[in-house]
Amino acid sequence: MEAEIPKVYAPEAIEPRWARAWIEEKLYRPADDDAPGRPNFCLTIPPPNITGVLHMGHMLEHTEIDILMRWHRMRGENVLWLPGTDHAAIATQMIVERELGREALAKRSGLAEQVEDGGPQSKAAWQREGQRVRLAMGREAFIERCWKWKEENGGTIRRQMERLGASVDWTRDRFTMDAAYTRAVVEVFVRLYEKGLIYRGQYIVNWCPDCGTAVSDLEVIHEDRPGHLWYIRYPFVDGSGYVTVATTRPETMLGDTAVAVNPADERYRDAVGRNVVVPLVDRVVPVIADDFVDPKFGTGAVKVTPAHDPNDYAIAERHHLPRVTVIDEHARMTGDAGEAYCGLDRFKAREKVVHDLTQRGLLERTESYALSVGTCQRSKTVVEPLLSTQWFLKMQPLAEPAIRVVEDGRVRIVPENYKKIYLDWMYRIHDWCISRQLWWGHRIPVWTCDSCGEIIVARETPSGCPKCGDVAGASLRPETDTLDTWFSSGLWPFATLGWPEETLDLKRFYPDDLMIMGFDILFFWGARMIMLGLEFMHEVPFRELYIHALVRDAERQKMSKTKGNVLDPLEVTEKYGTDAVRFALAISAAPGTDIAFSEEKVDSYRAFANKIWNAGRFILMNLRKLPEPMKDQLAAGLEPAAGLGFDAVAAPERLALADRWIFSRLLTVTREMNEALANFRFHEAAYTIYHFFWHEFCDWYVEWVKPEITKTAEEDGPSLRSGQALSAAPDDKAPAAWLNLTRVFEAALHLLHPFMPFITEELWHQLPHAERRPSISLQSFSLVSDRVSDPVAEREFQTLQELIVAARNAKAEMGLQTQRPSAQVACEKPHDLELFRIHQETILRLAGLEALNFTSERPAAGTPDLRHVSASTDLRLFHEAKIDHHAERQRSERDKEKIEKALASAKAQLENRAFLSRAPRDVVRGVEHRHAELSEQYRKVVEALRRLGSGE
RNA sequence: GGGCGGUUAGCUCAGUCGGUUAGAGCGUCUGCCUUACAAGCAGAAGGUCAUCCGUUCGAGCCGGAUACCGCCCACCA
Repeated sequence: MEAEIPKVYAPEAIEPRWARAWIEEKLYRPADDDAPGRPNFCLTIPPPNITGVLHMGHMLEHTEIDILMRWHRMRGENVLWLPGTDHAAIATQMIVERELGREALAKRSGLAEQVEDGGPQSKAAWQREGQRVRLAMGREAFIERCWKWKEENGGTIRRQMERLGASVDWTRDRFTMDAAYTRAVVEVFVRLYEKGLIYRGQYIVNWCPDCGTAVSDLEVIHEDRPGHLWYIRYPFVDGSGYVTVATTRPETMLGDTAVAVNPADERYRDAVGRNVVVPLVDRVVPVIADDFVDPKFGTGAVKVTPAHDPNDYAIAERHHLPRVTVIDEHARMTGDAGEAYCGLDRFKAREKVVHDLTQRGLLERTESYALSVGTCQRSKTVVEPLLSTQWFLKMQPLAEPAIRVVEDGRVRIVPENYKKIYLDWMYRIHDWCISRQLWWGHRIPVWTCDSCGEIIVARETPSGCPKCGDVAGASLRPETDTLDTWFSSGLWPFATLGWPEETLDLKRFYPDDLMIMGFDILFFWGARMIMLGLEFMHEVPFRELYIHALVRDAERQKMSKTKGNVLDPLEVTEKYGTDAVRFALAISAAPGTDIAFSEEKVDSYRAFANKIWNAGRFILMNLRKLPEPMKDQLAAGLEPAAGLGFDAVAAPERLALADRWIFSRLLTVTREMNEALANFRFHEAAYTIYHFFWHEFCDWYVEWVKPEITKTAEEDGPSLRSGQALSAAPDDKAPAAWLNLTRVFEAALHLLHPFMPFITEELWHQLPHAERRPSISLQSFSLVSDRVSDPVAEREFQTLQELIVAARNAKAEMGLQTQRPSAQVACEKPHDLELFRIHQETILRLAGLEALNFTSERPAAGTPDLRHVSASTDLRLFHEAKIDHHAERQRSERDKEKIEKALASAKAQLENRAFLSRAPRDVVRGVEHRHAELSEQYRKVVEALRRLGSGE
């Protein structure tokens, strides 16, 4: 006797085992060669950062991808889901620096390894210290340290993905700093440079003083913060009054080289061309006229600080103004800011400037003002616009083809509203600052010759300067900057497949059929992949781009550490099982709508997993009792190769009604799921199978066939070979009820598998298969053929369901739930009446009735305890319990009201000539039918009320 | 300053082509430990589809306006 199957599903006992097995068997490595009629389907993972810990967003993304990958695989496609990680330049460098700083501080303070985490302040201190340590240890050692960190911590993501059951091909795991990948990055840089698309220049860039690097526009997050507008007087040199300017950043005035007004502004007509003195630094600067200035804002006069504001920089260009840098890369004031301010932090300097101006009587007034400040995405520090020499990529020429492919649908973006957002951004694209003053990352492949100043861009370290002939290469100074992380990830779809080599993988799997990402990286990554894919592969990087939703908490708040509302996927997974979490995410994932996620939700889908488990338990426990020959027959019946499958259903008369019904429903469900998944409607597909499995398969089908199943299992071998259960079997040997139940169950497991891979794999393996096959995930998604469609069976089964539900209902309403009353079915339709007769036993059992009698004559309206079942059918319960006239009357009153309302609206429609002439015929017929039915119901309820009223 | 989205049951959300009586999960209430499952089963209650106007024979759905909430983009000091 085998061990008892546990009553409660315990995912922790099953999931890790399968996760391991899938990897060990390299189950998700695609076939090495192409077969005719078997398309390849490829998706390259959005590479998580090595610093990342999997959060709910990843879990959603990976769940959605995995569902689709498994679905495609089960539809017979050769699927490659290529995994990998991103080196995450800034993030990794910051973490390693912080670690170094913490160690150093611990050592210095003599506390050995123990420096307490005192919150953000200590983190900032560690960071600063770490930067010092980094500079002291040097580039090589620091990078080595980063690699070490990656070796030790970079595996987190992989472990989490394994736990999730992500069906990736780990044999193709990639990292953006792999040697081969780095070659691709260098190749791309060199080619873009040679094409004239990469240039170096001095411009105002977003500078993060904490990260010590320039960042791109996209990495700056604008926030509205309360601030002030200070009105400052700039006296004319000749002492004849002053011009008042308004500014939100008074400290930058130390770098002013002009005051600008609008040329059309009458107020300043005379001022233009005269000179004013910049207070505190006593610099003499001109008043100039420029269209940029909005006369309606502030005083209509604006201070011009070319080195610290992009607009002012542009003005300075137009007017040939000098640029004075007063803030350095550490956000401290420079010597040019004047002795009094030199070395001060920019915010301290602001206070002092305001103070000093007040003392000199030059601060006219101060207003409250909400200003938008740019902060660094990574460090949250206020970004400083700084004049700096950086490398840029020209975007216009790359953007044009990338616009075209989205406009013409060669890249289909779903949901479609993101298409417009993408295009709007692309139309207004700016050049991209691709250089970073970081050490961890791809070093820009450029050398400068100190002898002649020549700039050499090359794939390999040059041996000498080609211009001045410095053969030894001694005077060649390598570029110290590295590339923006997103530059390298922009090559992801082709670099991971071996580009620039013409590999077989590249040929077979580029472009991706699908890409899935969050909206937050559409521009960072999605747009750049499209541009670079087109540039280097002359083909889009992916044909479809699905933008998934954001996972929020139960109150629809963004999950964030500071709010403390973060749900750790691993924790939730441990608690409820991976399948439950996956299903909870999938059934919540309606395209374009953020997901309100909570443990409660997961809990309810854990219940679903338990339900599946117990359905399996029921089947498997009974199955064990079957005699061996029958098990073999069953196994043969489940074997698709046996030529049975569901095509055996070709002779519907050999199936019971319930079988025909469930097969037909199964077909509909399969079709609906295919349709939903093809359109990323995960919630719909998940709900469809959920409802089918629980409320059709379990609640109706299993309950319906239960006696045959348990009876067959309990009886002995020979007697199994007789009776109805056997004769309907396709091969006249295996009991049909068993075969069909097992088949439907198996088919349902297949449909569930993309959503709940673990429990389905486990149960599927326990079914009696004749041949050993490695995994349900390599089986067909759909086992049903189109031939099982059976509208007649669906209609008949529904008729039976209606009667059973009506009987249960009546029992509950009459307080007879604990009893088994007898009942009479009155039905005008001979066909239905016959149906009821045939299934009498089942009706009695499922409705909880003692006996049934049948009549074709409808009872008089108003007969007590009469229940309306359908237009043609009524039901009467016979019972001893006293009728609660009051309750009955109340119920009837409620019914009457409802019917009256519906009747009135149907009547109004039918009296509306416009409706009759313009509405489609079947709609009109529907209303007519409904009207007739309602009238009949109305008559009955009125009669019932009359009787109840007088019967007391 | 532009652009986008949302408002449906106590809560969280579905609702594709405009068509009969607007659905689900959770929660609530009633009755059941019925030999797969109490993480279950059988029932019930609960809605002016934010508001107004329009289009239409017919509107939760289409158009317009309003209110509230949210998001994205943008170099207005």
